[in-house]
Amino acid sequence: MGRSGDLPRGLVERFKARDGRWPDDAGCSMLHVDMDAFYASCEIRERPELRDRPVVVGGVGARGVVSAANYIAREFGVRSAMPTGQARRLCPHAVFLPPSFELYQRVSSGVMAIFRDITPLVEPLSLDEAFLDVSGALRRLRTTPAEVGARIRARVTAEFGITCSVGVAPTKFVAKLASGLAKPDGMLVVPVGQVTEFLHPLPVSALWGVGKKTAERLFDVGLERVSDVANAPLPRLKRMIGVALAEHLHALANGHDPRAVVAEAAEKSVGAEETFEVDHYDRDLLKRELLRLSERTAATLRTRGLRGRTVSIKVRYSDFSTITRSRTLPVATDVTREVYQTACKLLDEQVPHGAVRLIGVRMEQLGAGESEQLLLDAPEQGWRQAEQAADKARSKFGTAAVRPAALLGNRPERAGATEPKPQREADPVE
DNA sequence: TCTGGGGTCCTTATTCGT
DNA sequence: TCTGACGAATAAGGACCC
Repeated sequence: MGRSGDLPRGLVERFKARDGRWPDDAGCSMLHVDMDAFYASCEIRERPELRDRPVVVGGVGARGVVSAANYIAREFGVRSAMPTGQARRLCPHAVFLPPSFELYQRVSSGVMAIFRDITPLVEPLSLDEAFLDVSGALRRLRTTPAEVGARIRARVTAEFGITCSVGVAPTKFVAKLASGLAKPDGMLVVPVGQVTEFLHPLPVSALWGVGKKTAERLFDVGLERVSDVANAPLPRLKRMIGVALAEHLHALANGHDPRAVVAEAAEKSVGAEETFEVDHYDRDLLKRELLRLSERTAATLRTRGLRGRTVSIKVRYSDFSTITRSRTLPVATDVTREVYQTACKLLDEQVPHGAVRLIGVRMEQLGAGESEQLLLDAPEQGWRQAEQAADKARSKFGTAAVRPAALLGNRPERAGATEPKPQREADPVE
């Protein structure tokens, strides 16, 4: 979602079906499938009475932002990433819902299963979109890419009652742009011979990797369209925006994108963060939040059979300035206690006092857990086993079933009020 | 208008071992 | 023993994506 709105609509007609016939799709084995207003569509599927109303999904608190809005809400100017308060002003009669990720996860798994029915070469990018390499499937099913796209769209709607859009093209980047331009509930086919024709009129912001900042820099030197970037001398581009980005954009702008579909990408980091309803100065309170976030992060590592070596914390102050501090451990871990203690040290030793609006914990340098260092981290084995038992209890009886003692009671930031300080900062996991 | 939460990747600086 | 060059690892920040 998001950036396709900037793109010239008139361009798309020639890549749609005309009189039931699609443009030439020979060699277009890359499909990008993108659910339309996914979170909102999932909510409406559960509550059909919302179908004709504007629906906005996102944080409903004072500092929430919009995650998804259905097309009725978009007519009022509501967009994703917009502060919820602003969305309320634009569309006061909309239904505002907090996200229910378990629901989206469930629908997403079902939709991805449809894709995998067609080809094993499926690369999910998020809950609501994926690339499919259908070159093998074409031979097996004796069909064409456009036909596969149409079949997927029909199945998703029939089985899940939501719509999706599909881009069919020779490369990932072009397929993704095409699905964006096909929205909502449409499909575009960009023939091999017409990639340049398709790309060049688009604004530079359409290029993958060009956000607000880079678009401004390109604009400042007169590069406004993809064709401008394609024709710009590469050395000049490198000086302006750096070697890697310049090479990447120059290639994309000229229709080159050799990236293959990667069905199983290893995760690089796992983390959790939280924005408070009101800013907090109190270090004890920040530490209790670090414990909660460490617990979430380590539990994620344990469920996925991973361990991380680098603990990183993030602190955002009231003026939105953000710092990160990290420490690499001698041995990778998935133990809450170790993550939490390292996070606290980083907070104590390296984070200046101030009004904090967000705090986060992340684990990096991930690797598979198990076996390798049973001897090295023997003292931690007991903690790990205890935490694994707690994980089990939680999955059986709910997240509230087992919590560190320090987390019992109200969540201060949810209450939005000052709460009594703990008598003393004892190590809360002990 | 006032900015979420989950991530990835890139750049730059610093440190450390050889 | 001192010094410099170099590469790898680490750390921090920023831009970007959905």
